[in-house]
Amino acid sequence: MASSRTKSPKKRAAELREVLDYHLYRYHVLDDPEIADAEYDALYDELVRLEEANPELVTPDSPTQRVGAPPSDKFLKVDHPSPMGSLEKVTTDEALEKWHQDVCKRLGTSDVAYVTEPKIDGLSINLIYENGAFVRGATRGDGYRGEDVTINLRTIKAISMRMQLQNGEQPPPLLEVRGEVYLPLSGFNELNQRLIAEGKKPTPNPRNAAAGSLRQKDSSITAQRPLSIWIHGLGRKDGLPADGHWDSLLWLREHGFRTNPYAERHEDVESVARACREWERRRIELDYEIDGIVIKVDSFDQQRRLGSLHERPRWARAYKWAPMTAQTRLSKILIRVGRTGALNPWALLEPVEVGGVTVSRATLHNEEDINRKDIREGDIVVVQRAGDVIPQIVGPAGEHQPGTKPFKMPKKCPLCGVDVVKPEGEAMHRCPNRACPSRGLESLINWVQAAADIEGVGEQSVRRLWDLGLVRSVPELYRLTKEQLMELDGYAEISATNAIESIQASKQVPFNRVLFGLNIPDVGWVTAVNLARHFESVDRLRDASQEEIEEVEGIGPERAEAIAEWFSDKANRQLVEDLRSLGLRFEIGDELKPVEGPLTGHTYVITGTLEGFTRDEAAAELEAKGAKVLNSVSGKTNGLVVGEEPGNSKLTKARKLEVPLLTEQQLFELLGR
DNA sequence: TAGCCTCGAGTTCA
DNA sequence: CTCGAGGCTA
Repeated sequence: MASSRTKSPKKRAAELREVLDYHLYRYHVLDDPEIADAEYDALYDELVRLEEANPELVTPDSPTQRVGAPPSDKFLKVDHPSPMGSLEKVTTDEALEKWHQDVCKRLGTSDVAYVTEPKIDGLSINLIYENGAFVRGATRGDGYRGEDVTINLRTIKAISMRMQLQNGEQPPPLLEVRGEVYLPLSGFNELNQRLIAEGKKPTPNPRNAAAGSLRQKDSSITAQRPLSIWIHGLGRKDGLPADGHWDSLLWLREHGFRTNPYAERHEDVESVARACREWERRRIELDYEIDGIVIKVDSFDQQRRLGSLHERPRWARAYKWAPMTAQTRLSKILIRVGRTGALNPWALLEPVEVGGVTVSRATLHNEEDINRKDIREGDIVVVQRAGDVIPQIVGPAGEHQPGTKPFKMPKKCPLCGVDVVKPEGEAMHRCPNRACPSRGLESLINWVQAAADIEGVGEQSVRRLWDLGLVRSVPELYRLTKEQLMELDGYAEISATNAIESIQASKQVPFNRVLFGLNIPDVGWVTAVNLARHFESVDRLRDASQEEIEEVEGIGPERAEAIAEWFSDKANRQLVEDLRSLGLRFEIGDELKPVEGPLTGHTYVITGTLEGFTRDEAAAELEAKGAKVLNSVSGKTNGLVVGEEPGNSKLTKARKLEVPLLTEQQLFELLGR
């Protein structure tokens, strides 16, 4: 290297290309860089300068050519050297077993090994390497002819421009490798955020986004999209030092091709079935969408003997499960008024399978969000359940249906008819009517399932009690009799007795939970605890001035004003008195005394499922030692306790902020057990 | 005054 | 879990 100045520019350029290619391979294919980004940049800049000074040295496979080329008119159609088959699919374990039986019968042996790997929901691509250099890449097309998208493929850093060759190894004259180009979910989300910010329509799913990116006429646009690729096989297999698919994957990886790390070899079909089930559960862990598992007979010899039918190999199957995104009709946008008076639009959908569950409704947040995504009543929309369990509506699938109109929030509250308000600068519409039936009902539901957490009385029961006029407020709930409850379907002697008992028992819930259940604006779990500790009784809180309330931790002028205002309302004061005379607790008890312990001043976050105890129990034990347990990771977090199937966002944030990760074992030690 | 931290609120399905 | 917004701090 030190002698670079003495070398001819031509030799140095070739050397730089090779070194840069190698480091791109380390970074993008092996995910194991050898040099720092800055070092890479320095080498890259050197090559750029060299090529600028000597334009004749620029080769099409140079790393500098990955930034995209000027727009071209059209993609040429090209023939694939060998046809790209398609996969027969199976959707059940029974069909998988049946296929296995067929394979065994045809081969005359039950000694068959399989290779599985995630089936990426992307675009099938054929890459041609001549004498070790990438020369052309094309889409699958009809399997025989596809579109030449070489210039766009060059922008994808995970595609090697030249093979990695061992010392003295001769590259094959022609090599055809197959892969799936995809857009990572993180890149997809970023792209959509950008499109929305630019006032454009977001793309409905990562696959469409990847297809659109790859078919850009202007490859410099493609270069800005973080496309990647998984290589999963070869066109022709002759002349390679591998006699099975598994070995060929290892060979490919060694030679510079990015193969999927989750490929697995199985000795029997039961193990294959297990892998399919496991990945259906685990697929949300991946940063790309998969819609199944590809299963291949490992041995090339067995593959050859099995052959194909209509370009569909008998030696491979796609095990497909229900997709994570689906399209369905949005029949109606309905409004639910929350316990604070906020109007929440939600979508009534024609039921559709998404990721294994049937979805029939989804929240739409607010008017602005609906119109930004351009969602309309009557449209066919894309529904997804990515990463998280809760379904979201991504946007319309293609064009709007005829006769649909942009969504408008109603001018009047759908429940009480009072004019809706939307404060300047806020996202939510609100019903200002304190007596609006929705608020009473929703806060009653909140009392039953969150504040007092009453067993045996759920949301449905509360709604029916409300409709019958039996319970219209929390005090009325405590006056409910067994006989009244039995008027409801679903309550017989025993269940009614139990329900009444747990209602009465809930009078003992601590002061902070009562405060939370009162529905004071801006008072949630944490603020309720802080208020309870600071004032110790409802009387002192009620009589406190705004300034006095501001002294409480986490409360500033806005919240203090809202709280003081709530207590100045006559009806609210009456509610407190009613509940007090019913026997609810309005004074602090021992359980709220702040704990001093070895962990005082430390904060922890828990993610995933723990084995030894539930998350609540773990949190309680930590708090008993003086620690705080929060719900989101920040720079101040002392540790993230990681259980089984942890939440991805917490984990990545913790890694980024270098927050220590704790195993359950380490948590045990922390608790001194 | 910006940016981090934390809290509140609403949410789906089996 | 995610978003929005208030509170706090450098």
